[in-house]
Amino acid sequence: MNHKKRAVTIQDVAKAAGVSVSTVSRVLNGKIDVASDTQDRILAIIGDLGYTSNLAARSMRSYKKNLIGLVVPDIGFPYSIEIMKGVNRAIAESNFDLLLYTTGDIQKNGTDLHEQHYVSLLNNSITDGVIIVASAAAEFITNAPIVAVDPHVVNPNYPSVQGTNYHGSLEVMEYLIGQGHRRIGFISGRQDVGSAGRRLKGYQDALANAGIDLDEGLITPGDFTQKIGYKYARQLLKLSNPPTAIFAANDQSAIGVFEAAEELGLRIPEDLSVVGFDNISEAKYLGLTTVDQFLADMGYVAVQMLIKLIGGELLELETYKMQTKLVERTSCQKLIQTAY
Amino acid sequence: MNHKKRAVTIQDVAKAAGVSVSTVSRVLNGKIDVASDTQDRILAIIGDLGYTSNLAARSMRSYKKNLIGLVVPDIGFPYSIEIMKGVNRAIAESNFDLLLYTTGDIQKNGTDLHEQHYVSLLNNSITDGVIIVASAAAEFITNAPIVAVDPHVVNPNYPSVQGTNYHGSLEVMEYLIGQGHRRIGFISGRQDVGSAGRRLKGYQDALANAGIDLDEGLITPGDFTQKIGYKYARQLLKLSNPPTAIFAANDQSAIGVFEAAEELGLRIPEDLSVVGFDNISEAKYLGLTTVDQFLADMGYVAVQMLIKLIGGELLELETYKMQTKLVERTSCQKLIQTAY
DNA sequence: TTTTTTTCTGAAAGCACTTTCAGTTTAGCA
DNA sequence: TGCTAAACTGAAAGTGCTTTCAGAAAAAAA
Repeated sequence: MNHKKRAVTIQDVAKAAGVSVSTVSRVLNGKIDVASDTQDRILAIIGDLGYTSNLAARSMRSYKKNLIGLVVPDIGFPYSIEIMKGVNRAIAESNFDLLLYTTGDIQKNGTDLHEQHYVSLLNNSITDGVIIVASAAAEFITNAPIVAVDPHVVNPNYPSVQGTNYHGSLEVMEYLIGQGHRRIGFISGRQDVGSAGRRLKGYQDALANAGIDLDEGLITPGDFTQKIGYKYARQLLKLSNPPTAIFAANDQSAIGVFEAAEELGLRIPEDLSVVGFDNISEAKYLGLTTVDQFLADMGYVAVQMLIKLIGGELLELETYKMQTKLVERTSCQKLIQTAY
Repeated sequence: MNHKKRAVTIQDVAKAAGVSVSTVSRVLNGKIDVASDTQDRILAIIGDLGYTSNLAARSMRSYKKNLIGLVVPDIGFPYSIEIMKGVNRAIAESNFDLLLYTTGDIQKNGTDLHEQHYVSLLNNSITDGVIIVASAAAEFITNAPIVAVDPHVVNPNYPSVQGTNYHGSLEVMEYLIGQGHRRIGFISGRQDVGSAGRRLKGYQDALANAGIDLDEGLITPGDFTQKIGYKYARQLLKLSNPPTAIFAANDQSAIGVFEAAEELGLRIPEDLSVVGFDNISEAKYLGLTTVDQFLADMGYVAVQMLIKLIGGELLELETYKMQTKLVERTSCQKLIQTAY
């Protein structure tokens, strides 16, 4: 009852066609040396029987699987979705198929071990290579190539596509400072994530460059979620001397800032300027000024790099730097000098 | 050079531990009858060697794979993304992993054949069951269970989760008519998609119920994309006697309507009321009144149904009807009677 | 101590396929 | 017609694993 009909195998096809398995396999793989009429006959029978080759068995024998693995922490995040869009586009243009792997529970267990596990699981089995998003590991043991998108470590042991996080953060701060803001709040990203650290560094350095004293009280923790963004935005805005602008480490936190501002009756940008990071699709609708990381393009490039590696080619660049760009919308405003 | 190191296999582990492969396999699968110290020793060696079992080889022998396949037309669509979110949540709560399959090229080739192909590919190989989104086929040949989300056919041969498209459409129309709208434009969905047809039927029937003559000129084709929504919205709005409201078959088309309205200098809702369908995340930001299909919940429920089937249980309901709900936002307004 | 039971282990078959190797036809050419 | 090359096909080995079967060692019972 449990496994209903047995799947139709290559043997069934062979028997029906009156040839040997090897012959069927040959027409399946487009190999030479099989008479065109036998070929047609076999193809017809395959159609009739509705045969599909067993992925498992096939990948066991042959090295070429035409399958790329994608390991993503959580497909629900806008961040992941953006990257997936780019990956999808590159896949569509290639002759590879996509195998997305997720356990959906990064929150629960530390990622590191699992990443390694999934990468080997896929690469040692059914994929020709894998793309890993936001990986924490500095090294991977795998016998097929991998490419990382936005890894936590700056100089990983594997090829990667990275955004210019430090630069982007610097640019945001120069923009804000240029608008006259002096008290700028910063809502951090997840501590264990490399890019979050680089954005914080950019914040600090820009302040120093402009000769503004760093007020530690304006830097809050964070974890890239809207909820926590909201929480710390409230905290910042309730300060006796609140910031005139808030720079959130990503767009989702920035959305949390919007929420807190609205609740406290503050208008954006009149009473508070807000900047995010990532440029997820929601940002456009909110008029959120943010830094475009070109996440989709990062996914796209990663697939192209991986396909090269699978083909045995060498990469010109081991780490591809995707240039960030400040996207000005309506969430920021020149600071009107108030009398002190 | 191409396949660097050979992956570490169960044999390597066995050799290192000085036992036979079968023993290693037994500890791997948590079977009884292996001395606890041998067990510990083997486990340690597995850790040292970084062994991961070969998915392909494993799924060839055993029926239980703890893997669920998800076949999605295009992961870039907000529609797909919503469903994926729900699937992801259900997966996280289960002890299954997700294998997302997409070729990314539904546009190019008719979907039907490919769907069948992917479903068998997955189900005859590495997955315990698959969920297929927006499937066109009425029947599937597969030896593992499948569950469809929003299939094109109303009464498919397989279990499915469906929205109440007709009902939702009716509700929209009653709402619009209740606001005094008489000339209501309809931008259709893709013709080959069942739910699109049901929404159109709802549109027509609601008009008939209200005793309003159907003006065929107010019904345009469509394909669920923003671009085509824009195109036909323009066409509708340039009519000598344009509609006062437009009901788009999905939110993305509705966004196209917004675009067209803005371009023609029409304010929403003052000059034009707009309703969509789906309630994708963008809808909230646009203030788009729409019908919530609870796509994420549909994905969630589908996974739960599938897991039951995999476990050999029977379903109470072969087709789960997810009740739609009108979400009122700010894109509609009572029609102010203009003098004719 | 002998017999029975329990615990533990390994050999080998089988899963569905690809690929190598060798063998049989058929065609090409003198 | 005979000989060589090309075209075609099948048997069988091998891929990494699980599982059955049976046998050995240890523990328990007699």
